[in-house]
Amino acid sequence: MVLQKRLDYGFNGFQVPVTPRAPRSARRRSAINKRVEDNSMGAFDLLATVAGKLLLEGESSPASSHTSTGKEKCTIINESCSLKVEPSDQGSCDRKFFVSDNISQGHNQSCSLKESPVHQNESHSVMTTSNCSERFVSDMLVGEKCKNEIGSFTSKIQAGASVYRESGECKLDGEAKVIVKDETNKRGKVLIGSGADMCSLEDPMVWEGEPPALVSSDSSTKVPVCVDRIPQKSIPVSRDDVKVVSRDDDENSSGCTHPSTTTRYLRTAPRIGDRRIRKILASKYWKVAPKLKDEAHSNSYMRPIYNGRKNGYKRQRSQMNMPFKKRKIFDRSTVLKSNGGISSESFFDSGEKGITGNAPASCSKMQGAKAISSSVAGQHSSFKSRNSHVKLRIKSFRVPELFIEIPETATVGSLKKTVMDAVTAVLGGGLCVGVLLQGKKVRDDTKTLLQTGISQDDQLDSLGFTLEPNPSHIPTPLCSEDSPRMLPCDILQPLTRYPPDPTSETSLEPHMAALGSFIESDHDSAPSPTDTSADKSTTDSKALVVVPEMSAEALAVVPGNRKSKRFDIGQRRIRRPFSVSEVEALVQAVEKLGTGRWRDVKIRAFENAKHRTYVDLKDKWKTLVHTARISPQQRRGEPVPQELLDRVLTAHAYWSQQQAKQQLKHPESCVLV
DNA sequence: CTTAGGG
DNA sequence: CCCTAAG
Repeated sequence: MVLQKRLDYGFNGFQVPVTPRAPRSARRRSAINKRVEDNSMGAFDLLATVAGKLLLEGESSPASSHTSTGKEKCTIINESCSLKVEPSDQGSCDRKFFVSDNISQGHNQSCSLKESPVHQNESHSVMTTSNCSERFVSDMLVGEKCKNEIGSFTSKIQAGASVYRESGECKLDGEAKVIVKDETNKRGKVLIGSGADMCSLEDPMVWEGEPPALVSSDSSTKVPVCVDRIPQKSIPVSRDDVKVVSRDDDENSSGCTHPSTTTRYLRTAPRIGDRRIRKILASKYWKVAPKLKDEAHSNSYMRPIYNGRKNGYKRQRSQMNMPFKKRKIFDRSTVLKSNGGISSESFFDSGEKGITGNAPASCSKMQGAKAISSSVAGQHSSFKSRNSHVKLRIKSFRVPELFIEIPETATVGSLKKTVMDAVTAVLGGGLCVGVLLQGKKVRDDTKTLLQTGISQDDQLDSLGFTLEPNPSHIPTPLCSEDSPRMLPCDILQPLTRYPPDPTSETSLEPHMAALGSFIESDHDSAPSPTDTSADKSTTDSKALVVVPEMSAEALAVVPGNRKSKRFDIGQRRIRRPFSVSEVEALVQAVEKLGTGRWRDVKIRAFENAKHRTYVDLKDKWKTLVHTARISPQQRRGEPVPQELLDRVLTAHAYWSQQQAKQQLKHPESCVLV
């Protein structure tokens, strides 16, 4: 029973700076450039480059924030509740992004759409020019096709001359540049300036391959076609809504026992510990797909998947020992600076009726909103540099719609954090990058930029990138020893869907009512492993829960990874001393289950303490035993009641004996109790 | 993925 | 807490 009133916020999308945080030296410009080897690279390489960029941005980030205390650099605007994710310039801020109001974005505002609660399950696409002078809103097909495109967001990309103006252009937003060599095309279209005053000198289109079926001038027709071509199953999820309930206090985490608001995603398998996720994400190297001759004829939108997950666990610090192969890959995604400039413009407008871009989210309750992230494409200008590189600058990406539910009594700080978590979860999770050319999705990753026409000056105008929920849940193409296998998105596993059941909001309750488990935060009054009180879950003001959406279309899109994985990347977990109550629970569980069944212990007593993995419990037991054996004077930290330590020794002795007995009886078989 | 142990 | 070998 939820006693607290909640405020629901539906965020259709966030504009996310591509480069949340550039090196100090480069931060001023906030631009990051990427250089891609040559023109022969396949489209996938381009994707990997772009996507890799995104991931890389987050990896070096010092982790953050579980214990964030709402100091995030965020601001909330009253009326529209429009939030914007922006790169954080604050040195002390660990985060890459921060949420702030988007109201001030004048140019964006002009593009915003009015809210329209109705037809929320329809998806639309909006195309705008940088100055928003144009706006195309076209209804996209509703239904299957529509779903496919849902959740994707497009970045606006513009290629421009190296002479782009730094002023007035790239202020807050980070930018990413993609530089691709293009040996053949010398003809150039130069885009000067940015935003409203950008202009370009066009060249006649010259297609090497098949010309695009669309006319770039008319966006209204572009989009539908684009959608049309999206494989039905490529994006199994129709929305990115996430309902998050956060604690109503700001969580000035006392010590480490109050992990603070944490987002919990349905898709999460209880058994999967943070650790694994973190590890997977830790491997931030995007492997650029090798030439895939075999797949050359495939039309499918390909994406790489990898076999060995173990390889993906490699952490940053392991890089030095990384095989050359890996390092090479890593190097390849290394960000290079470029003096070349380009202009682009951020895209913020969303096609979503109602919840949109700027004034979006509206403070209104978005209950059951079927908001669907719309795909946004932008106008692009291009420029061909002499060195035959195609230079692109991606100013920003939009994050798919988020759905947040938070208690009325929550503090602004916690709201910020909640949003932050949701956003970072999306960012940190698996995202696919899609390439749009002339509004058409380029699915054949094996084609070269040249072949697809991406390297064509004219085409650069209509080149766009989209970030889409990764259908595979796999934290996107990460480093792997094995060569990536390319598989069409179509056959990838769809994300777990939320039950269509409108009452599903309560379906999560069971998760919260674990046997005397610790709910995310530990309290001194923590329950003993035996008192199974379901009441605890009812108090959802304590923990974060992702509440499923009502509509059948409402699907969990937030990439499987919970909370801000990105920040965890490469980061050692924060130390969280076990509280006495936790020790109590541990001891009790071990007394019952014995040593050697840590997973069971975890499930039994720490089911909801997500930060405690069974390995942690095992380690803790180990230290407990050690602690119990040493003199009280030598012990450190919060003193553990001698009574508990005695039980530890007793239990340890008992189970050790049991184990020994089993060994004698069945030396071969495993120990079962 | 789990365990078990060393670091 | 991390990392890894083993199963």
